Amino acid sequence: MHRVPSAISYTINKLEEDLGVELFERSRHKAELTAIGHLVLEQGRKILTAAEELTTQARQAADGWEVQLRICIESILSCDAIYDLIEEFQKIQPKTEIRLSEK
Amino acid sequence: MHRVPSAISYTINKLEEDLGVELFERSRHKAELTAIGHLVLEQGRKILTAAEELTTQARQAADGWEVQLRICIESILSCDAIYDLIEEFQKIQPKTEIRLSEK
DNA sequence: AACGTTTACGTCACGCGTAACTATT
DNA sequence: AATAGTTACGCGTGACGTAAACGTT
Repeated sequence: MHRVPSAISYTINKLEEDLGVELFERSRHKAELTAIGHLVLEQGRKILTAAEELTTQARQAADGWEVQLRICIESILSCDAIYDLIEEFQKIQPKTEIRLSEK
Repeated sequence: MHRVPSAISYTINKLEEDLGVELFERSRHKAELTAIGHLVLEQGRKILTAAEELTTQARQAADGWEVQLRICIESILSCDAIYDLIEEFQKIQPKTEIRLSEK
């Protein structure tokens, strides 16, 4: 997955052209991200992460497991049993996200 | 942007293969989305929307406008002037999202 | 027969790497 | 001289459309 400089240059130029937006400040020697460049980078990373999470979620679900497990308990009292259960569950299915909320 | 059936078939197959997940139930004549297929479709749409929003945000920002404008006002009293201002602002820059919060 | 989908195949564009070049420190 | 970036160029592959085949209703 290592990309050679010219490939990066090409990709950046194309992206800038497609967007019609300057992503890098090239007045100096070392090119630096513009303000918009930072915006695109940050948000772009979030989008990529979301995409990656989606693929892992899809694959997990294909294995027959739910993606999330939302547990809502009424009382704060005697949660110990539940914590134990969660612990046990995580051992056999560590990939499933558990969201625990009280009240 | 219209894609021919075979192109769609190709794309779907590749996606399923890359994910290692069945997205369509093909036992019947008309192919139908599996449960995971629905998940991928819904989440995928969200991701695409986010990507599109990012490009419009980038282009807007390039035009010299902030993407969001967050206004926080102290008192609930006499907000009318602000509402008028917002109304005026929206006329000249309808693309900028305004988030108004009180207290 | 009509519809929905897949398979086979040829084509073209796009993204990449190699290599050479330019400019800044 | 070394570093950072771009430009020129050729190549491979991957996504597409055309066309044909297949299976279901």
